[in-house]
Amino acid sequence: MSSVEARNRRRRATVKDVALEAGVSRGTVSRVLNGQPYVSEDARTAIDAAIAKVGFIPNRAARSLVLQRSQAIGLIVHEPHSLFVEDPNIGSILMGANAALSEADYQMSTLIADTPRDVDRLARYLSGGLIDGVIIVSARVGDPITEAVARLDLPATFVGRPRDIGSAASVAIDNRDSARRITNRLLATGRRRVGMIAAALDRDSGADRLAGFVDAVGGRFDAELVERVPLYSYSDGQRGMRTLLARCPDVDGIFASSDAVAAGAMDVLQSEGRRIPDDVGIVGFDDSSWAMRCDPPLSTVHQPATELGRAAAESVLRQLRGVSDESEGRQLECPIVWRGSA
Amino acid sequence: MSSVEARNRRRRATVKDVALEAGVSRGTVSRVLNGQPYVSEDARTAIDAAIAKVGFIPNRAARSLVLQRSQAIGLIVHEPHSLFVEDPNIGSILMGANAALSEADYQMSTLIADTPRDVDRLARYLSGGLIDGVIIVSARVGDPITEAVARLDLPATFVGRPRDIGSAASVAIDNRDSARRITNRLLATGRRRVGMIAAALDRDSGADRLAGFVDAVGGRFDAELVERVPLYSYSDGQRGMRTLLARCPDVDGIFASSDAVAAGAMDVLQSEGRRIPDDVGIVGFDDSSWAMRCDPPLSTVHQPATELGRAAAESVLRQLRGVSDESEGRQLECPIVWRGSA
DNA sequence: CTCGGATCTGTGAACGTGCACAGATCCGTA
DNA sequence: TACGGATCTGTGCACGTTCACAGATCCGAG
Repeated sequence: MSSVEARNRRRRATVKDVALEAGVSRGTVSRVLNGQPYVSEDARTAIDAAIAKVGFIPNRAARSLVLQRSQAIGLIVHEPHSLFVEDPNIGSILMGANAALSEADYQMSTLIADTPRDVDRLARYLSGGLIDGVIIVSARVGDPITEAVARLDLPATFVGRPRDIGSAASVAIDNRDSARRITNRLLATGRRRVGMIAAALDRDSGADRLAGFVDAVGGRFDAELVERVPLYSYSDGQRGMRTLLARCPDVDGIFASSDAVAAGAMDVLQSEGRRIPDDVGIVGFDDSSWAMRCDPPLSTVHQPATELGRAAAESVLRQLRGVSDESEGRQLECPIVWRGSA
Repeated sequence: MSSVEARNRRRRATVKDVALEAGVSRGTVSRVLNGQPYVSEDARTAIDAAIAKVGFIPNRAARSLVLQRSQAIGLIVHEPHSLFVEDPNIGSILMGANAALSEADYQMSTLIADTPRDVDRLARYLSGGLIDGVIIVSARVGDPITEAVARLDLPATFVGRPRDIGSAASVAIDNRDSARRITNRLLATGRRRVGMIAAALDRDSGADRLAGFVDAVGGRFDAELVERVPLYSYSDGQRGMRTLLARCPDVDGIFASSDAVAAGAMDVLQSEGRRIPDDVGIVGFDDSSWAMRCDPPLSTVHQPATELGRAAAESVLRQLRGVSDESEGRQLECPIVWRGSA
């Protein structure tokens, strides 16, 4: 009958079908599937042929159920809408993590948490046993996702290091030290009045970059030279620069919290007639696509985003294998890229 | 023994545990879990309490196995590295799709296919029964992922419409019509020598945008005024503009294949001393963050990226419910955003 | 020829859930 | 009281895989 036919057509081949086709038992098929020893050459070739013939593909749900693991790890991006779209690093982090996981034959599954509803569903999903571990990008302090992951004891590694994650594994850059180093470099060009456009102070990265700046200027610190803006954005860079320039017309050096901020600041400086780097030197942070687009090209701190993703993935894989969890968190070097803007 | 204790501590609560705790059977627990009728008020409250007490969370692998569905849909991004990082629309597509799926209580899982190895693993993953349907972003002609999805008969919807997908569902914009409309608008400002920097002609979107341009200029078409470049990028915009300007110094209007291309072209034009829009009018495509960043801000075609994601998600959900698959593909409107650059 | 180990194979149980079915209880009506 | 229907509950099987175990065969050494 046609309904039976339809059902047969739909029905996916199982190990049983392969066994029947090859004239052996399920156990033997399972052994060749998992590359185990103790299977005769005859059986092996018969089974390989049968697999090809019936078009067998293992059912991952059944496999996960019995093995209690899924060979998939989640990459959780917990960002409000706008940031996910604009963050210059996130794409590279994804690619780096994907590359490392791919080499270990793990499937990476990127999970987005945008609304509170997403967070709930995601927490349930993670508890469902379809994910062996997670990489968490840009968690915030007090983040409900962070709590959910802690409750289940999933292997997890954070990219970036919010202050409340305790001894969890993390891979991060040292924002403070990097900010200090590039500010020192800017100071070394002989500037006397170096200011900062400090963005995103509600995030650890933003606060740390400001702290590094303060470290570097040391005794010469002048609060007037720091302008605070909410976001790592081009337009906040413009706004910040206008205010700072009005307050301190004698400024001759700028450390911007991000490349986008620097680009905005540069445009304002140039339309006010300041020459870069002659009148004002400016440096940024990220080494994103903005940096090369500036004229002159921007000197900046290179964020090893691809490597961050890769290192985070490797950390999760180590935890999965039960090797040391290297609790205290790893920090990656951020080379300074010196171009023409300072 | 401590090992037993450890095992107990790890072991996740199951329906059986809940049933034991509540003093009922597995069947009754299952009924309340799935909101079925015919369960007494007493049993219901006892079970709710038991679920909370033992911290029960359903195992999704077991559920998928018996139900033959997973309540998860995959969003496949098949892009070489650089494009994923730079594509201005992809983030918005993700967010739009995620929002729609979230409302239907589906988990979205973004899957990246970068290397050929990724493609293989992804195809196996998709066959594994852990994914009920897929949204495919930026597939290419002859794409192996496209073939893999066709082989399994997973519900699938494409964002964008490669020519070889036959009657599969898709959600796309009309690149040709949009290009025609914005070119007409540019022509209507009184330009006599309107050229195009045509990027990515190996992609459908690139080829269609050129076709729309040709449609619009009609009889006035002059092949010299079209410069072809490989990528939708800022630097290809610069390169293309330099070549075009050298060949046709009298050009007074430019349609660039993308905003990034337009931005590159604008910088070259301005450093050659051409005033925008007085000497040369320029328009782009995408309405990405580049557009507002230009000075003057760029007139461009708005891509409804969020809506594309949402519509694709809804299409997959409809297929899952068995409703009409609306085979021929849907097209979304692209409003023209007129700013100062033309 | 017998024994023991290595090699190969099949069978049953388990993973955690949903569903069909059968059985039990309750209540209103004839 | 007896009956039929509605309501509620428990049990066994199925989903597709892996694994432990037991049984079968082979081969070389004593």
